[in-house]
Amino acid sequence: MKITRKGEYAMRALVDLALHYKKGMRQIQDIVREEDIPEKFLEQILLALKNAGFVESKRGVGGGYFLSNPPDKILLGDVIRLIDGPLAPLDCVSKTKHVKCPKEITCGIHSVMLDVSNATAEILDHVTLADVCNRTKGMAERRAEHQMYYI
Amino acid sequence: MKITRKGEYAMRALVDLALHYKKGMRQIQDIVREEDIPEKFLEQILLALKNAGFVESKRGVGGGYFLSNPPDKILLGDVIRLIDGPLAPLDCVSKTKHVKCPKEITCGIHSVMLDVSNATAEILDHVTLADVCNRTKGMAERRAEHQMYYI
DNA sequence: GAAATTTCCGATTTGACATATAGGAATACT
DNA sequence: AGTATTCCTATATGTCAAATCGGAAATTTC
Repeated sequence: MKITRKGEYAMRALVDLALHYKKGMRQIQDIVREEDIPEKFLEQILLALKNAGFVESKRGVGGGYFLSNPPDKILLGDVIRLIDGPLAPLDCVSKTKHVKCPKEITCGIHSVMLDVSNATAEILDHVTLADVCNRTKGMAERRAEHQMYYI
Repeated sequence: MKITRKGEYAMRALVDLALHYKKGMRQIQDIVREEDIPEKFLEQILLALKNAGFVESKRGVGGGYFLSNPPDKILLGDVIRLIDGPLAPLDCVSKTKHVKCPKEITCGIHSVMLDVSNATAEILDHVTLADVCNRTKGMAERRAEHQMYYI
């Protein structure tokens, strides 16, 4: 699995929406300003996220986007699968994308990559948007502490 | 990390060489026949593997390739890093490839991807070519048993 | 020492895909 | 009616994976 810009933008946008959960609409422009993402590109991404049910939207004046579900119900693994495809490092290992691999039957490499794939999924399917927000917060706080010591 | 064809071919070729370790030279043609890899492409790959010290070679009649070290001393992680680059799913997480990421300081996503990167490395830096060979063998045997039961 | 074999090496090609950008249609509010 | 905002499709662009080509260099064999 390689996470593309698109996938990274999708996660950043969703984290942004998570930080503003239940605080009203969030417009593309707001996210663009905050996250420094090309506007038209983000538009496409949010559309995909909407069609997949991660976010909802409202058009017109005062419109915008918001999360369909609470941040602690949205798994990073699902977001990445939607935008960047299977988590497996090799296509022939993926459960969703069925590509036959040569000599799969006796392929030890395949077996190792399955382990990697499972380890990755184990992490990404247990980390929610809320977790990401907390991590970010925690990192910022630790950083603030460090600064205090040096004053 | 996405493993490309090139990386897959490299691993398959090395496993092939591992299976013939200490049994003399192995020519490109032999590997091509066994593993079904485009010949000229494999040529490039073996050259890279040679320059990196994984294999040695000899030219001319009766020449060919062979592993520089025993199969149980070659880690899959090192092979993949050489051919396909850093194991991290995001470049800004990689330790080798230094790309600055926006707002890295407070980036929870970064932190999660670091976990993924470490989990991947933990696996691939402990699996050797010998392990892969054994896995392949084990899978083939289990398959043989199954067939026996059904006779 | 000529011929055959095999690796070595750089250049080029091809196609797919990531990364956007453009332009307007549809909808909702004031 | 007019403005703001999302929706949607098409197109451009650049990069890189994947492979091919043509010949140079080394080694063995006869």
